[in-house]
Amino acid sequence: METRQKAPIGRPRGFDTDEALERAMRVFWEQGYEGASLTDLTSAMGITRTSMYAAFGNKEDLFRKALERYTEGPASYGVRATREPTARQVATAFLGGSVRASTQPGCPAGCLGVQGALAAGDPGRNARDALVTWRNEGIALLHDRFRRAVDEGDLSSDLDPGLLARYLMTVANGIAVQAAGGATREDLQLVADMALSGWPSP
Amino acid sequence: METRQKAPIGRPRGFDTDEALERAMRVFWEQGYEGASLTDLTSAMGITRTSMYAAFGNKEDLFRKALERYTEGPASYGVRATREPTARQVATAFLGGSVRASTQPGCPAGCLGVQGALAAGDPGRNARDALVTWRNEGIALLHDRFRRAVDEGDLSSDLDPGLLARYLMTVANGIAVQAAGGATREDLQLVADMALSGWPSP
DNA sequence: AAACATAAGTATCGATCGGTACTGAATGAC
DNA sequence: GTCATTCAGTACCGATCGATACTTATGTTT
Repeated sequence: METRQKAPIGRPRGFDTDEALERAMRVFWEQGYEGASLTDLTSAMGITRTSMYAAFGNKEDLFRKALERYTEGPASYGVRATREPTARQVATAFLGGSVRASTQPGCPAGCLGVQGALAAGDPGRNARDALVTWRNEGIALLHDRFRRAVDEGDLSSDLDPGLLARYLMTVANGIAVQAAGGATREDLQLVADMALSGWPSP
Repeated sequence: METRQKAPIGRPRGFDTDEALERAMRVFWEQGYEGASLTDLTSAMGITRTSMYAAFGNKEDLFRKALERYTEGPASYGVRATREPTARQVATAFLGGSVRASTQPGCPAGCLGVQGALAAGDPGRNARDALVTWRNEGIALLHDRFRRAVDEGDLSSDLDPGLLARYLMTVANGIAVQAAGGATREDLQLVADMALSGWPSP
């Protein structure tokens, strides 16, 4: 049985979905889920409401897809950090990546995973919960990595890998809040360095 | 000339403004500025829209007054911490207070000064800016205190009091984000302890 | 008592919210 | 060509947004 690969029937889409999603992501990043209206979103995406609903579902689905794109784009420093050879290098890369992503020129200040929907009314509850899950997944990723570090003898077995993971995420979240308030990359890198000065030595 | 002290002319107010403001503060704290509708607010306050506008101005004014009340209430640990005798004790009290305030049973999780309006659309810009200012004032308070600690020889003059202040605020902000996501008081106190382990000794 | 001042309640304002029929345009299958 | 299928645009939906006239109620002052 051959599966037809290309040339779907019907009128072809007149815009680039990736490009549109990228722009939607930035609007959510800058204004938050509740602060971003469909008018804001679609005008930034360069498409009509109808096209948005056809291509992405609804506002909530669009937000989820924007968050996925954010994870694989601006927030990709997270998984990348876990590939560093030692726990200390993981921590350093994670906080450094967080500082850079939160203060990237040309992008909104802060972190979509924090300011996208930290507190919300009823209509934004699902978006808020999605971000809670997102942040917890980040902690889980670091937790797994530090458990491995303990197994490998890279971290003392006295240490709690879960605490180390939560500590890093907490500092990264704080960095995002400060960045959203206008703190500079230099300021925040110094903060990150200081946060790492408490890291357990070898 | 005698100034009449009591019994203002006209029909007396039928509700307690402090009580109403307290309830409004909690709604903003839980749902954020944009997520809190006037219906949410006034029904929690137990008054009508008209009474709210007469007593507080408008939604933005109400938010500012709720923030003031928050500063003097749940967030009063801030100024209290600066009265501790040593810089280390200030830092310990500040982070400990932040953990307790962000995980206070019977209150919304997190911090109004963070989740009240971290990112917003046009209508919430002023609220967002008010919180940026609020957080910066917190940093300034700590900054002044640590400058004094340097003067008093309590902190080495090699250290940057501004950095120490921003570091503490950053960690406190991260704690607030984590609390908003459901992290427990115990978890966050351990995080705070770890953040303090990097504090410059004597 | 009458006159006056303020609060509370009702009913609503125009604007905007997220979401959707409905209509015409553009393509592939036949 | 003709038909089927999908996309794009207009115009609009009911609901809700923050905010306000306007009326009624409840006090003090005289």
